[in-house]
Amino acid sequence: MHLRTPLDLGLAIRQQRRRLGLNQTDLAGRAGVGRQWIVAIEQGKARAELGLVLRTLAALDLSLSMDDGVEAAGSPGLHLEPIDIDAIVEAARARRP
Amino acid sequence: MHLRTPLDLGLAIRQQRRRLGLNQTDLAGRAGVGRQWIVAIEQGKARAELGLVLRTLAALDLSLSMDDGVEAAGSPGLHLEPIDIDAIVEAARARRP
DNA sequence: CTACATTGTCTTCGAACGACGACAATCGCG
DNA sequence: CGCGATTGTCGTCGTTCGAAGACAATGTAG
Repeated sequence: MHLRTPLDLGLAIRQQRRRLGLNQTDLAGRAGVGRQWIVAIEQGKARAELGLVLRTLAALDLSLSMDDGVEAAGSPGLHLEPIDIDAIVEAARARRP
Repeated sequence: MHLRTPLDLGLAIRQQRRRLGLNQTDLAGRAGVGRQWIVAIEQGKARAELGLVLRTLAALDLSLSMDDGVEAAGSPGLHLEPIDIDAIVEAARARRP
């Protein structure tokens, strides 16, 4: 998932939080921040403190990586990973009752 | 490049800045921040403002992406995200000659 | 080595932070 | 639908922010 804006980040945080079945208070406890901070960051708060952002990501088992924009723009096909359709179909079947 | 701490980020910013042949004043101008802010972020300032961080990365043609840490740990496949099978199959068909 | 360029550090000041408590609004389940 | 759970918003307060200017310390090229 590509991050361009604070709102991108906030939405990603919310998505992962819900995926993990946590509420905002749970996550706040894990990250060592106040609940209102979680509310604010999920809404795209641009002036949030970087260190707290990184801590919150760690609390959600998310990791950030950085890519040189030139590389990403320069190789249209070589960065696609082979797709294992069978494994994906199997996983999807396992998810459906 | 994996980012865990504000210092990781700051060192990455400095590295890219030097790679692009910019000094701190140049980068500050591009990112719309003061030079001292660049000094501080490069040294790993944890309380820096997220929005300014993202702007600085954009000024350096760097992009951030986020990965689910569980996937990154190399689990075999049962942690795949909820998936739109039809979209994946379509994309795979488009890839096959 | 010297001179210039670059980076690092300090001060000031109005704005905003994050934590905490509390109430309002919305959501989701039975 | 009702009700409890969750999210959103507001106010307060001590702390820190970032911009701007300026000087110190370090780096680099000739």
